[in-house]
Amino acid sequence: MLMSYAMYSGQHNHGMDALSIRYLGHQPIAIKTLLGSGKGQITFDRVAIDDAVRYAAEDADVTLRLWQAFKPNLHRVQVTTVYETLERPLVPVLAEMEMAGIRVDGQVLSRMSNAFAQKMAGLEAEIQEIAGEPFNVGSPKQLGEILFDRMGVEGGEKGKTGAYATGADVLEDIATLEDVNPKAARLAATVLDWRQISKLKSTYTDALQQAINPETGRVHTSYSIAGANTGRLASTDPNLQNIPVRTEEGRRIREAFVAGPGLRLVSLDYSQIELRILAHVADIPELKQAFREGIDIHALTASEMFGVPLSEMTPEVRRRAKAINFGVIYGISGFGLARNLRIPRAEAQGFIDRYFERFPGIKTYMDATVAFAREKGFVQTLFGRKIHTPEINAKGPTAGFARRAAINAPIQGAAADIIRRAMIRMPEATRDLPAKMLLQVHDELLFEVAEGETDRLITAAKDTMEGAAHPAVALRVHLAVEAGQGRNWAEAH
DNA sequence: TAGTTCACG
DNA sequence: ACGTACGTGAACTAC
Repeated sequence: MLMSYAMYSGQHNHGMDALSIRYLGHQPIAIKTLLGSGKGQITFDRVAIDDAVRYAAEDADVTLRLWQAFKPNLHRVQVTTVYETLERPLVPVLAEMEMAGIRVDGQVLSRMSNAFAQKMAGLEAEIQEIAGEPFNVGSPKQLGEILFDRMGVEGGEKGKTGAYATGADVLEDIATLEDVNPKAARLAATVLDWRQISKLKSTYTDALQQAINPETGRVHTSYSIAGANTGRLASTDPNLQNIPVRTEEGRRIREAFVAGPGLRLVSLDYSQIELRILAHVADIPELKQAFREGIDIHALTASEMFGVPLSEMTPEVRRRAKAINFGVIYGISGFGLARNLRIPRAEAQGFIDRYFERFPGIKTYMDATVAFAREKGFVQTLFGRKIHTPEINAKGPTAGFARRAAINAPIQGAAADIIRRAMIRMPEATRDLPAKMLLQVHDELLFEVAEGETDRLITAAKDTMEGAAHPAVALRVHLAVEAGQGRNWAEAH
């Protein structure tokens, strides 16, 4: 059995300790007393066996006693079915995935780290040259002072700490000022390049090398089954749910995630699952029809909103509609859409108004969801998962956050429920296949399978994913799953 | 340890 | 008038 980093460092049961104190009136043995802390800290495999036994036995005992304490509550708040169908059976599935791990080629990562280091050194020299003085490029505070105080860029906004904001959106704006402030524009553009490489190196190519288990040659993440409020999983130590994919340079990191000898990686991901869920729960005829007919959903939205025939759709109009579709899922606001599309707020609000005019059922659904949350203090997914909304009746800016979260939760949560159902059925659905499920990335499952069995795996896993809502929920929209395969994750995607 | 930034869906 | 896209985790700086 593999020992996770969380176990080594004793970070896995702080939540349980608090529950034990609160509900059982019992302070469990603190892991710190066994491992020590600071320089002399040891790992769990070095703990004296008697101490380890006492600790582990108490851990199991507290778990049982907490279960006994909580079981009546499950029934009282009507989440027994959710617990028994979406939570408990997922635990062994996640355990298998964590133990399986995924093979990562450390040499590939090492070569990339070296290349990144060279590139960063060059960019750093360029940055110091433009700035006219040496400074820590990784310090947003120092960068802000140089751009806004020394180089005279206007419109700097300071955050809570009094430092100028220098996030990517700010730097991108400055980078367009070639005519007004060419030096600052070049500096901002170069820092953006440096930041991207720096991120890839520190968070991925460097950190992942450290995460390779020397015994397995594989990286073993930990999944939190209760990590996210909406029912999504969370992945930690390392997080394998945020491996780069959006940029070409970032995507190459996925080339280091490889299949074992004689094996292939297969990736299956739900296509537009959240918009499909929205089409179902809000019961929008046009959206349901578009999914039924396999029409490009963003193009359809654009066509409906802007009156452009599908045959005359342009990429720019489609891009706007896509941002609106995403915005709707997130509990759209004029401000947020304006910022995302970089258009005036009034214009963004106009888009939203037109969207709701064209799809009145969406507005009705959103209002009903918020009203439900206000009255009950929670919202629910199609599968009965409850997401609590304690701030929904708050005043001030908090109200806006709570409102948007309440709108998003049933949609994001239902998608999470569906992929959980697929994962729970997957061992049975693939029992005759030499395949292992390795990773879940919210709407994607990644498998490792014997060469020559990829087609059979894709058929079985795809069917399982596409049928995962049934029979609990009769979705009025079909679910579509796209599949890919390759020697590494970049190829498989 | 808080704040900032940025990687993903 | 205010301040906002939803959900996460990790690295880094600066206090």
